[in-house]
Amino acid sequence: MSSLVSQESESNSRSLYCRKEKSLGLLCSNFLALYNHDSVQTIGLDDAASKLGVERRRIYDVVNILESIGVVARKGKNQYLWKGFGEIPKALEKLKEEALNQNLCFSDCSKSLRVLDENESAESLYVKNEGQDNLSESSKRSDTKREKSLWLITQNFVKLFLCSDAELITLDGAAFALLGDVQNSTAVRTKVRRLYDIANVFSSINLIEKTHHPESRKPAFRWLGWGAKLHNGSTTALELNESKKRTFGTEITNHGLKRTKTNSSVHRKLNQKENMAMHIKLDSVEYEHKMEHHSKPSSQPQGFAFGPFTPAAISSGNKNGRPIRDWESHASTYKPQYLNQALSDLFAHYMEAWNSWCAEVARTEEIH
DNA sequence: TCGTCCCGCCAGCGG
DNA sequence: CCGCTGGCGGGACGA
Repeated sequence: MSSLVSQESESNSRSLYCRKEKSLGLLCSNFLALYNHDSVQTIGLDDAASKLGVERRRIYDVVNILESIGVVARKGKNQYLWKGFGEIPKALEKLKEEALNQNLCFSDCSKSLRVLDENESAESLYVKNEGQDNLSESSKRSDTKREKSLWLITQNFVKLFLCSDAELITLDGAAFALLGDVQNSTAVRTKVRRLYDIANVFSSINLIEKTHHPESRKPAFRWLGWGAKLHNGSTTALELNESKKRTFGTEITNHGLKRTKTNSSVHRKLNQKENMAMHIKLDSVEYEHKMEHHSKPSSQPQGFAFGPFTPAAISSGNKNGRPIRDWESHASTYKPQYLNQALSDLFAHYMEAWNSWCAEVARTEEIH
């Protein structure tokens, strides 16, 4: 024993491992803060990994998910292109259209406040695909790999929201829907794990929001969408994005501080069960997602205007000099007259995030 | 206790 | 063979 005990011996007592600080969602936020600038063209994975202080593996997670909604696009080995949030509406539209063509059917299309959970999705709500027969060109066996990719799972998850009438979706429900059937609990569990990851980054982008279903108490997610309106006053995900930054810019290294592994000792199971049976392939590929021409409207489209929070002000020491205080007072004074429940929830979340961020900033400034 | 999900092993694959 | 990718699930964390 004693092989790898905690090597963080007292030198840095203040910095204990904190799971939340290492969440994918947070990493995603930081990633965006780092690259969401007009000047950014390409993103180097190594660069991102080192700047964000995480292992490269994690960057893949973030990037794969973001790629699904057009925010970034693979350029080549180790390189991604920054496309921007402006791509999201287009990506979503395309996904929706795609979903419709695929004839995804969530057999029940009625009430609005329904929860897509395992009970019903198991039979009636499962996603089916009409033209699943001839995949023609690529009848490779290794297609299963693609089916399980984060990229595809993410897109299908989005399609679920876009096409289902269910207002709230449970991860279990989504997992069942994406799998088609529930003959294998292991598969479901794995799928759910992935969905947690996706949900986290989507939450950090405010594409979805986590809540609890009124009755069942079960945690579920609500689609917030990417409010394409942009009318001033309307709260969109865009405005919320930069709200919950945490100590960023000072030193965001997460290295070291690993969670204390029980006692490690390598014991990998080599569980090579190949139980995957029926795959209701939601997507039948044919959308060689690779390098879609993605006509970039202009050099740096982003026709959107950030709300009170511009990323520039947050990440690299607000260069635009706009005093944050103004916004702060404004934010704490402004009371929208939202009657809509979803919006007011959103606003509450927004305020909370804003406040915590302010506290964070204050704390950081103190040190300097 | 149990829902959440970090972490990193290692299989695939392209060069 | 090497380095990049990223599927996968054990098990740690935190409510």
